[in-house]
Amino acid sequence: MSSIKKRSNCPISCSLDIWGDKWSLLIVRDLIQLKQATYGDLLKGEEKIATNILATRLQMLEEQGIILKAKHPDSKAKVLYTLTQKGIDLLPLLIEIHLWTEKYGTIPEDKKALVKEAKKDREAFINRIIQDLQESIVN
Amino acid sequence: MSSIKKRSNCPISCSLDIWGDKWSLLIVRDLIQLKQATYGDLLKGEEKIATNILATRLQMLEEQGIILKAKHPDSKAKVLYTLTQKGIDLLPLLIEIHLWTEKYGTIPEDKKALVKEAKKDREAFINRIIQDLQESIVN
DNA sequence: ATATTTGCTTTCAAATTGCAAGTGCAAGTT
DNA sequence: AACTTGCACTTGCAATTTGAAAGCAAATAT
Repeated sequence: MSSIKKRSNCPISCSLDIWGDKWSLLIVRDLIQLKQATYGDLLKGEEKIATNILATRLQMLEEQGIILKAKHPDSKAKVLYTLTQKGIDLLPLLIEIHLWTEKYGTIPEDKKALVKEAKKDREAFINRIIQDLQESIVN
Repeated sequence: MSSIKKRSNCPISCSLDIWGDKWSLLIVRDLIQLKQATYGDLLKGEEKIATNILATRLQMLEEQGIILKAKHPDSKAKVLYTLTQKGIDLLPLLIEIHLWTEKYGTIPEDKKALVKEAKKDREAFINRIIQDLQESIVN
């Protein structure tokens, strides 16, 4: 339906065409933290995304193969959103964002430990979290 | 003037509040490549940014301490835009974007060598480019 | 059977974008 | 001195996107 139009072939530009907005990466962030979430879970995020925006973002992220819709094991009324490998692989990007913010902005107290760990051994940190997420994918 | 309103204290959210749009990171990309550019240079980018958007983005990026306006040595009519250290430090982010695109999208022929180099020794690659940019800062 | 929850869709005002057309200034040309 | 050119924006305006709220059908809970 709303397939994306590329402005150029530049990798940055193409990536921004996909998730270059104020919300998409926040959804990815939430799915990294929660591993899986319902529509309602994602609405509860602290940035208070509007329901229509969430709906269109979820559509486009699924279209782009970044997230996956699955049936909730407990209830037919619920939908579970999870990351694909393509979505999981956005983690290094999110970590770089944290490192940049740590240098030039402020990191909330409860995330300082994580950032410290990521700085200490970036590779190990990324691998650990990715491993963790991949396990929950294989359901 | 147009100071940014934070949606939350999350580092991702705060970062997106600053450069979470389709254009800001493209300007940073161009300044990394060109080291310094005039308004006209930036307009010539292949994505064809509109002049009003360029003007407001430059304002905001300067406001956020990511770029710097300097006088052109040749002409008083010209302005040179350069990155600050804060702007230069967005480079690792841009590299991660390239790596993600390499895995899931397509990299234009002329950039494949750079991506390969970045993959081979990320740290060295980043340091080399940053060093290079820092030299042009000290004017 | 009725009420509530869930995952959206619709509506609509407000903000942002994109395009075309200026504007003001400095340097060079005639 | 007037005239053109190039540069860095600014303005105006239509089109798109966003955000807040309300609506809705299907699935559960009571």
